Amino acid sequence: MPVTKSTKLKPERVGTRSGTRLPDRRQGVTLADVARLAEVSEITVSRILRNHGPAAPATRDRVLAAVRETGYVPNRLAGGLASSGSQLVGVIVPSLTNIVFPEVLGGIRAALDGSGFQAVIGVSDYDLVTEEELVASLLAWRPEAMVIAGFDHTPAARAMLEGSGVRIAEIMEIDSTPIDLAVGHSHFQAGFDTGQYLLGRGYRRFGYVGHDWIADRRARLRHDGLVAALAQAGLSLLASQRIEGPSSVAAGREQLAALLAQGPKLDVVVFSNDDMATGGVFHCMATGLVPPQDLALFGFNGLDIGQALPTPLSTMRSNRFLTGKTAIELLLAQRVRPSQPQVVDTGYEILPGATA
Amino acid sequence: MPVTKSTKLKPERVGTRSGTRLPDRRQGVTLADVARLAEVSEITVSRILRNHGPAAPATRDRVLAAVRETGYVPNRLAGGLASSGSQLVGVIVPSLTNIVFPEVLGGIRAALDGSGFQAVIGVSDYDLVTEEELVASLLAWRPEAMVIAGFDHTPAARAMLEGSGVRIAEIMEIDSTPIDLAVGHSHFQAGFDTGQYLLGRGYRRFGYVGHDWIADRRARLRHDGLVAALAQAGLSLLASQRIEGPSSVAAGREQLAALLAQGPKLDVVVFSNDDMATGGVFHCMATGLVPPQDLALFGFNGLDIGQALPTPLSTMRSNRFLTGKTAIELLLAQRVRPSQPQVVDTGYEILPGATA
DNA sequence: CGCTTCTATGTTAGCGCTGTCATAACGCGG
DNA sequence: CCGCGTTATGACAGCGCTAACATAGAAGCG
Repeated sequence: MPVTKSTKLKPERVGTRSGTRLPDRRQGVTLADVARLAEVSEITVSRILRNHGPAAPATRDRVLAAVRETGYVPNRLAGGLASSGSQLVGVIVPSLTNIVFPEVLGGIRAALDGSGFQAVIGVSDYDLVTEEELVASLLAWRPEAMVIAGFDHTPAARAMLEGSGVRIAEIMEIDSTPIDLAVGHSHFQAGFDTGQYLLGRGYRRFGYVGHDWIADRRARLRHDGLVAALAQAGLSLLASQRIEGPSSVAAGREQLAALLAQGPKLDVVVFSNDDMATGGVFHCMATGLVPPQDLALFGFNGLDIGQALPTPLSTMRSNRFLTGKTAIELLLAQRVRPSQPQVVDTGYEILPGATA
Repeated sequence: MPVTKSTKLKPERVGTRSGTRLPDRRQGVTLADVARLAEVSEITVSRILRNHGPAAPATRDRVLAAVRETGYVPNRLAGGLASSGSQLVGVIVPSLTNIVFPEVLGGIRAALDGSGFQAVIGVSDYDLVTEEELVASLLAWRPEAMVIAGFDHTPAARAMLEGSGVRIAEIMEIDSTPIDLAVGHSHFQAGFDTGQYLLGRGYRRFGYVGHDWIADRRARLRHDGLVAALAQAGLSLLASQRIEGPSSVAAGREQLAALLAQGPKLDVVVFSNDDMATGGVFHCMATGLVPPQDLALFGFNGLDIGQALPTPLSTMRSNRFLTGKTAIELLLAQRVRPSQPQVVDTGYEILPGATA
């Protein structure tokens, strides 16, 4: 009878029921297979592959040859489980089609490069419930750190993040107190500075074109900052126009047309971001308005597209790449949460451009 | 004595060496903790959480309450290892800053939505060696399927992909034979069709503005298709200009200027994509050229920005979202590789626009 | 030459979960 | 009231890997 005894490791592989799991197991090569071929123990193979602990050159060569011969690919599920360290960083952003988020991811990747860590990206679509699901789902991979855009989370999501014990960076804004670490800049202040800058340039008759405030809370903060700067000078917005959907060049174009149709004579229009402002520039081009003489335009973000326009867009450049990079660097440098939440300002700068 | 029985499972936890691993283990709640609190076995909790197998309503409630109370988050590393199924799909794209890739990812996410699967994204930066590393790294997570942009891989990467046994979709192009599945459209044909379309509109004096062919092989295929169409009509490109770097609006603007400075009188310029073509439109605006009368411009991709221009860009629209979505749907519908590689054409269409 | 100190490798015991095979309890028809 | 099919639950044995603790041999040293 082939019902031997099922002892030690896995003699049944062939014994009990002629390869019980072989048919469906496409997995194939494991550490044990490599070890057998190289005639060493599994742990030796493991150590050599991770450059961990000493190893005789001869053994190392034998093992590496066996790895190559078998086409062994380590199983990180097993590795992570055994070492309780997944080498994973969870990242949650609201969108990938708004170019600022891929840019942040670029910074994250740059900082992760060579660290052995891998980013797992979740996209929330500006939806807090989706975000909560993503938090749960990413936490289930036992990441070593987590990066999430913004401060707005459902109570459940916040509880999970806090309770997870992993380091958390909330990025893109610093206008609230973070759970652990915030990296970004103040959108309120950016809006305020925009107002002051434009007032300094002599503009007095302000209009505003924006997009969805519920989803994009940061756009709203910039608006509020702008309004505050105007109020301080005894002024207010003469006209304002906002769509419910996401920002886009087409929306900016339409909304500026709608804003101008409202009537009040304006000398400057501030847009919620560069996409919208670029649309505004297009509207001016199509209708023969020449910025900044006929109408000044101001954006936010410092996107390439705005700078490549025939008349470069006047805007504020934020440091998306730096934000992502800094967040990861700080997270990995200190693996336990500090007692006090930390805030890092990656700043912004005015790009004068030629539209305001 | 509170040392009741706690036996069976892991009595040494407290016995042998007073919590050997407890201090450093921030992990916290495990299935066992939930099971203990709900007074059932671990497997029962596991089954209930996965809706797998029968469960008495009372037990289910007790378990769910315990989960809530403890804040339990399942460990997918352990789950994946035990069930040899990670519920992961690996995705490798060359870039995130070129908007077409986030759009593909959007399709992938849409198809994955509700399936319980999660995408792990790698970005190769148009570098095949980086891509190879990503293949190894993603395969180590034992994904159930893999999506990768393009057909160009190092031999090692190809071997890993083939040997892994998982289903592979090579997306964005269909001009070569895939390992398993290809989803996208023919870039050569798109270029050819562009040529035919423009010839049909009466253009005869063609110029070309492009970007990095080594990294972006698909742009080159479109160029080759265009040249083939011209050759068939006894024509050829009168002038051509190309940068080594990635495409951008600014680059398109500069390169069109350089192209026109070359001398030959042109009546149409074909660009490697819409970013470049938008830059071309900007150059015309800045220099007073009015498309299409003074110079016709043609792009590729059908991006929003091109359509929002004062004169909408004439271009070809490809279906990035559909490509991503289709790839995942086909991959998940059939979990074993078909004997024959399969090719799915997601097509493209001409957007007449107003610049050609 | 006995003893410490490396260096190279192995043994053992899980990591936290799930597949598989029991087992218990409950109808229910004959 | 026996046997049988359900339904609900549990025991057990790993998944593939690695931390922690041996162990064995080779130096190093007074």
